[in-house]
Amino acid sequence: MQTQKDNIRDKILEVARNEFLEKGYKMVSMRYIAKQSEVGLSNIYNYFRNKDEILREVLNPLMQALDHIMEEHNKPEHLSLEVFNSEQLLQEHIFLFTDLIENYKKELHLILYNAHGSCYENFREEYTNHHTQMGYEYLNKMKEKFPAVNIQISEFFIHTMSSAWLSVIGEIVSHDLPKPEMEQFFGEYMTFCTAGWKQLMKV
Amino acid sequence: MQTQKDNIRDKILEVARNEFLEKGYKMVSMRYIAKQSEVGLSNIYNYFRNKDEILREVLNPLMQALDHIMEEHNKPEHLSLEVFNSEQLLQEHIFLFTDLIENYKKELHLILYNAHGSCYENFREEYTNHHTQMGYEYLNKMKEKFPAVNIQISEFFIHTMSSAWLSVIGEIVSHDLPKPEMEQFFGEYMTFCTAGWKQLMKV
Amino acid sequence: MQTQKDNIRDKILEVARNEFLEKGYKMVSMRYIAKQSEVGLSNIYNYFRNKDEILREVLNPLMQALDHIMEEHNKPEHLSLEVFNSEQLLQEHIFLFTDLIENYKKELHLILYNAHGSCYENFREEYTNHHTQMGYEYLNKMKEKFPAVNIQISEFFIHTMSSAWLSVIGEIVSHDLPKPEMEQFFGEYMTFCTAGWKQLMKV
Amino acid sequence: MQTQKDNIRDKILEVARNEFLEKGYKMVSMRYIAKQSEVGLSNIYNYFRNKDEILREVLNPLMQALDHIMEEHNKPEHLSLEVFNSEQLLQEHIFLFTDLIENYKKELHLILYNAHGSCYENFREEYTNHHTQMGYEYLNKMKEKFPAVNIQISEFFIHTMSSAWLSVIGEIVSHDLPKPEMEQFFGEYMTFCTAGWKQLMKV
DNA sequence: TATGAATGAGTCTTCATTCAT
DNA sequence: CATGAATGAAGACTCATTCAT
Repeated sequence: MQTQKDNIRDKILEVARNEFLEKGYKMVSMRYIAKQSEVGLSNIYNYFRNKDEILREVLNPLMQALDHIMEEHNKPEHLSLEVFNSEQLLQEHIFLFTDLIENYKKELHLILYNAHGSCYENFREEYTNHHTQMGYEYLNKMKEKFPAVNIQISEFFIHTMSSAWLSVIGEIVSHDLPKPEMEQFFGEYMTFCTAGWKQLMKV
Repeated sequence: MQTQKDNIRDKILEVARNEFLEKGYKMVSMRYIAKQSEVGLSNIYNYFRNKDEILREVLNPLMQALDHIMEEHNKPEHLSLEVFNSEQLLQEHIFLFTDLIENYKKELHLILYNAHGSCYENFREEYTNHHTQMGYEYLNKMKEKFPAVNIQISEFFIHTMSSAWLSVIGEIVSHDLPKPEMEQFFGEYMTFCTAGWKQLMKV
Repeated sequence: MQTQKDNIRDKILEVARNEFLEKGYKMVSMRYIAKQSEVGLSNIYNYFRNKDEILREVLNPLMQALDHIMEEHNKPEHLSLEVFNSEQLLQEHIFLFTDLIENYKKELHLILYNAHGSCYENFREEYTNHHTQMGYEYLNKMKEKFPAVNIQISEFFIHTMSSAWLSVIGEIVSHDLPKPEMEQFFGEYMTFCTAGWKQLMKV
Repeated sequence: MQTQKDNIRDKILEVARNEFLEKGYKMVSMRYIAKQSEVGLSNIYNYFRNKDEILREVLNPLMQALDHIMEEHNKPEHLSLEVFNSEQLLQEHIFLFTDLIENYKKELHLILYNAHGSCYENFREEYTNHHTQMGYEYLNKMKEKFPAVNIQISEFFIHTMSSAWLSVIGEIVSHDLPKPEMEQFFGEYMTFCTAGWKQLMKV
């Protein structure tokens, strides 16, 4: 017998992941997950409290990776900017997310587009807020170090940039953009944004 | 007591609009709309063919406004660029959308965030594609007029900018941004994007 | 204005007849009849007590024609058989029904196949019973006149022949059999049945 | 208290069978079946995909029996007619159907009279066509073997005989005819039809 | 007469979750 | 651990009929 004890849990998760991704959280019923994973419907509840928990488990690796990125960004050494360069923030960001996208394409698509009805249905908004706050703090740090810099930028603009960034991620995973195109795109994106930020910050 | 025809129709529409906005198309049941608008459930079907039609009716003014914007953009005089200026496209765009947002805040929020399960569930994607195509054509027109311009820009980048633009709209209506803040923001946004495009197009 | 007062009633009836025929009594809603006949839904109830009454009205001519046939059959002169001939009963029957079919093709189809849910849903059964009784009486009359005739025929057989006769009618109207084919068929049918009856009655 | 699986399934089927028979497929609601079989409405859907499937299950044995009869008829040995006798076809037919009726009285009634709205609503027509085709082929085989035989018989006549045959079946099951009466009847029926066919085929 | 609005019970079906074994 | 059975509320939508004007 190939499938043993804990494999059941994994099978459920795998099926759920694929089905959630394809059809969206709301459109996949527990019945269907049970059938696809060849597990008794009610048995699922021995492994997961409820449907939502399955999604949480499915998205757990992604969430941890996102937390990891956050931590990286908040490390003090990243804040000591020896040379002022708005490019740096972007560069880092992009670098961190390139891997993320590579590893969690499916999960990202799921959480960005198909989590309606779950506990992650507001993920986009929440993450954008988080991201905005980080950007805001970064700007302030910058101002401290380089007082000449203009940071008379509305919080909403930063918020919007954060939101747009999620859109970018979303589009990449949506279109399953191959790595070369992705890198070309990120080049363009960086050129675009760096010029934009420099202009805004009047550097 | 028989209420005048249009009162009830409007009441249903208003209730639906608010409820759809708040909870999303899928999560609002006909039963609930009926209860909320104090109309017999089956009576709703004397006014609307089905749930989807209510949404369509709610979003009809917005859709027409969007069509109007499209037409404006496709008018030939908009394509004859006397002075090369990537700012122009943006300026126009923003100008057209400022009104749109002012008039259709709720509807925009509804179609962008809460139309899952309805005939508009792919609106974001469809509109983005439309927008992308328009941007692409614009670039080619530019190249014809000003051969020095660089248009070696991936289609995906344009697509992403279109998507990001919808995110911007979404954030504005989401946060119910007051007009002054909106105008400040658009100033920043234009500064940012203009610098970005100029850099990319190597002008 | 072409359509006046009583034409409304007729229009409703015409629409109902066609729709009932095409889709069956149950599948045609009052709403639809109203829409098709360009009459307000509730106005229909000024002309007809209910849906069933519309059907009754539609089928009224047919029912009267059937009654007429009955009467013809019960006239005493038809019972005085100068020459014994089982062909005679059939001949008459067929003759009477040929016209009926010609005039009430649609109505016959309706009452035989599409009256489910109406007051005529048991028409087939009821008419068969009637027909059976007539056949039975005829046989007895025969026996009185020609004691040599065998009438040791189960009532059920007569019943079945009556039922089969309705099937025949049903098939003819179902297939909209043109008159020449109909006459050929009736020829075959008579040959077949006459031989059958003669054999059974041991004449 | 948990009843054994099959008990409930069977109970639902039995209730459905009886109710369908009595009131017709369309007029029996799932709610009613649930109430009658003392099963939660939604629980029914743990046993059957939908209403139609219940009917299919109910009629499954009958359908298989009918298929079986078809196969019997198509066996080559049945086509080699050693002695010409139109009686043979009938005899066989009747023999096969006697059992069928005995075993599937209720189901036959259901499919013939009360399947409106289900996947079997055209059964009568479909079976008649099938039957007609079989009859037609039989006649041709006859002609090959016995060229003297007249087969200038309209297809419609055969069709009608097939239809009438279903009527006969219908009447038998409708009246719940006891076996002795049934056998007497079939005797009469055979006498009648044999004489008829012989006359028609000019033998 | 004519109408649009209203009614209320009805249709089949789906869902996530829990129960009893 | 595992299961099939059970639950109860909810989903959109339809219907013949009646009401008020």
